[in-house]
Formats: sequence, C-alpha cells, structure tokens
Amino acid sequence: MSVVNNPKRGDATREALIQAAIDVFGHDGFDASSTRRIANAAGVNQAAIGYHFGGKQGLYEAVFGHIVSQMQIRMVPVAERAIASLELIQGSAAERRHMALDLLDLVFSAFIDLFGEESATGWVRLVLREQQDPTPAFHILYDGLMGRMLRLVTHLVSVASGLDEASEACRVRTSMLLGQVLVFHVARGTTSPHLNWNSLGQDQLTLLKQQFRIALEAQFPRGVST
Amino acid sequence: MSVVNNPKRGDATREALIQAAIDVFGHDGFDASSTRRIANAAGVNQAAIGYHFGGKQGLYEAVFGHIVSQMQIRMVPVAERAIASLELIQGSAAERRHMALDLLDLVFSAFIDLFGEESATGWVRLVLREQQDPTPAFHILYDGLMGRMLRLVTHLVSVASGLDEASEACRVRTSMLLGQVLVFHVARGTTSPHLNWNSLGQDQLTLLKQQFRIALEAQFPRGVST
DNA sequence: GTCTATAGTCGGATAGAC
DNA sequence: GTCTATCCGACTATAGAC
Repeated sequence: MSVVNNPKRGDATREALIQAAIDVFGHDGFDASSTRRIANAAGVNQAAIGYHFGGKQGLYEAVFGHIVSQMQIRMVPVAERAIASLELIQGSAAERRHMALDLLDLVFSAFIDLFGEESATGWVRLVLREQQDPTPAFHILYDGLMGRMLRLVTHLVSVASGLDEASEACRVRTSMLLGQVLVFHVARGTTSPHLNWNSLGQDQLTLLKQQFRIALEAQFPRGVST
Repeated sequence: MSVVNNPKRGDATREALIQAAIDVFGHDGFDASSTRRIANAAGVNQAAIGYHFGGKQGLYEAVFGHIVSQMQIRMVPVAERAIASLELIQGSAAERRHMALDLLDLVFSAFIDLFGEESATGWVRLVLREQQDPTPAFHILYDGLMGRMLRLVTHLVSVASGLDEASEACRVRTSMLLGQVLVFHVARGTTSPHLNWNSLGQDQLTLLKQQFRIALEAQFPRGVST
C-alpha cells in the first residue's frame, strides 16, 4: 500500500514546483524567495529542488521555459495569422495600411488579454522583473517570443505609418505602443489608485482594448481612402 | 591630529550612505542588497547604518525621501507653471485645448529628461521597482509627487481631449501617455536591443521627446481653430 | 560618532536512509 | 524519487571599546 516510486511522480513534482515558483518568484523576486517556501507551497520536500532542477537557479530558468511555452501557445497563432494576412494582401498602400492597423489591433488585443488573464499575475510580474533588469533567464524570453513579436509589430507599424521599418523613429513609435499596454502592469502602483482598479478584470480589459484601439487609430490615421 | 567627532561628520556619512544605497538598492533590489556592500560603497562602517537610520529598512525609506525631494526640485516648478498658465487663459475651448497640449508636451518633456538624466539610472530602477510591487516606501513617492503630477496631467488630458476628467476613459488615456515614456525604462530589456540603444544619452532623449510630441499631437488633434 | 567583534538567524545545498 | 538531518556561508543587528 505504500507509495510506488514511478516516473510519473517526478513529473508531478516538477510541475508543482514550477507553478509554486512562478507565484513565489513573481511576488518576491529571486533573492527574497527561499527554496523552503517554494517547496512548501508546492507541497514537496525542499531537497526536491536540488534533485530535479540542480538548484534554485535551475528552477528559475525552468520557470521561464515554462512561461515562454505558455505565451507561445497564445501568441504564435495570432502572429502567424497576421503574417499570412499581410503577405496575401497586395493591394494599394491605403489598403495595406488598413490591414496593418487591423492586425495591430488584433495583436495588441491578444497581448492585453494575455497579460490580463486571471492566472497571469504571477508570471507577468516575473516577466516584467526580467525586462527591467535582465538576467541570463531573460534570453529565454526574448529569443523565444518577445524578439520576434516585436519585429512583427515593428513591421506592422511601418506599413501603418509609412515610416521606414529600420528607422529609429519607427522603432520608437513601436515601443511606445507597447508602453501603452504595459503601463497598466508595470506602473500598477500609480495607475491602480488613479483608476480605482484593484485588479484587471474582464470589464477593465475591455475598456483597455477599446481605448487602445482609439489611441492606435489616432496615432496612425487611416487616411481618406476606401 | 586625530579625527574630531563633530556633527558635520554625521551628515556626510548619512549623505554617502544614501547615495550608495540608491545605487545598490536600485541595482539589486532590497533583499539582495547587503548592508555590508552599501557601507563599503559609501566608505563607511557597516554599523553606521544601524546608528543613523535604525537599520536596513530605515535606510531604504530615507532613500525614498531623498528621491522625492530631488524629483520635486525638478518637477514642481514645471507643474506650477502649467497650473498657472492654465488658470490664466480663459479663452475659447480651442485655445484652451491648444494650451493644454503645449503644457502636456512641457510636462512630459521634463519627465523624459528627469528619467533620462545621467545620474538617474540608480533611482529610476528603484522607483520602478516600487511601482510594480509597492512597499510602504511607495507612499512616500506617491503622496510626495506621483499622485499630484498624475492629477495635473489628467486635467490637461481632459482639456486637450474633451473627455470628462473623472471618466475612466480619460484616466486610461492619461496612463497610456505615461506608458509611452516609461516603456523605455521599464521594458529596457526589450526596447534596448530593439533600438540598439545601450543607454539613454542626449541624442536618444531628444528623439524620444520629438516622437512623443508627434504621438501626442496625433492622439489629441488640435482641430482646425486658430 | 565611529569602530571591531560577535551573537543570532536564515537560506542553499547535499549526504545518506528509505 | 523522496525524505530527514545537517553543514556552511552570509546576513542583520548590536554590544562595547575608543
């Protein structure tokens, strides 16, 4: 009747540790998070961290691998759809501009949803922490998703605005678009009291997407074509 | 010939500790920063922290008091000038809108400069850390500066856009403006490689202010009045 | 007001039984 | 694969000489 040591148990332990680690690391940062508390939250023994991940650092990197794969599941289909749409349309510049704006709205809506998900608060904190002060774990993120998403969005902004894709102006404007979404997470301490928002629920996300669309259309006007 | 213990020495020690603490806390966060390293960087003894600030936490809060007073020196004159200008002009709605846009540009330019200063990298990191995950020290910041600056900017956005100052839409748009500036600091890990910017020098800040102005004017068009 | 020295605490890693 | 027990290093805070 004793617990059998089968290979499945290891997987469950790893999974529990990663989930717990996302919360604890996200809340307190790497240094302030003790392996004891992570193990406790996961309901496993503290020594398991060393066994499965080599140590605290290894667990941290495994967490980012997990986050990237989760983000990819949500974002890659959207990105591929955007790329396909853009390549298909070979109409006038005005038509392409229209298309690019719609795709920007699509991509950023997905982004707002992704960052606003109920279960996201833990890993969003982690990602933003790394953004601000990259450690080696950041490359897992950048190479795995952020970099290619940013290149896609830059291209869309280029089409929508007429700015040269390689120009600093285009890239600055692209980054500014990103900022308009990130600010609600990254400057939470300021925006949250200012808006009387305790959390980002469905109502808030809808308003955000709506206002983002308005700001987006204003920043890159569609012109007067069909 | 021995060193005389005069009251001035204490001030110098406090000052050195605060400056060192801004750098060390900013770089590594509260928990990862040891009082030993701070004391070492300041060129004073580790026990001095306990003597002058009561402990690590006390030093941390003193740092934020210092940061707020520095920010106030830079921003309060700009804010007062903006408030005065706005109250003086009692022209048409279109004129007030013009004025509000110019003032928004003024305030955000000061903001971009403030955050982009050479000596700012240390405390900017600290401020953004607190933004993301407020500790009690955050109130020193919010009550001392951020809150009232945000109210001012919200009012300006309201005048410039015609949105009701108290509406969520107006506050969301205001926050988005803030995000367009903050993103270059807060998502440094992504924007920096994307723009090939190692640091924010004078050239970069100029481009930022220029592009911000363009985006600002686009988001809140001046209309067709005089 | 500043220093040295140390007490007391906590965390990461790991050995070794099961 | 999991557990208990423990080692060892690093840290904060503080007592006490100067």
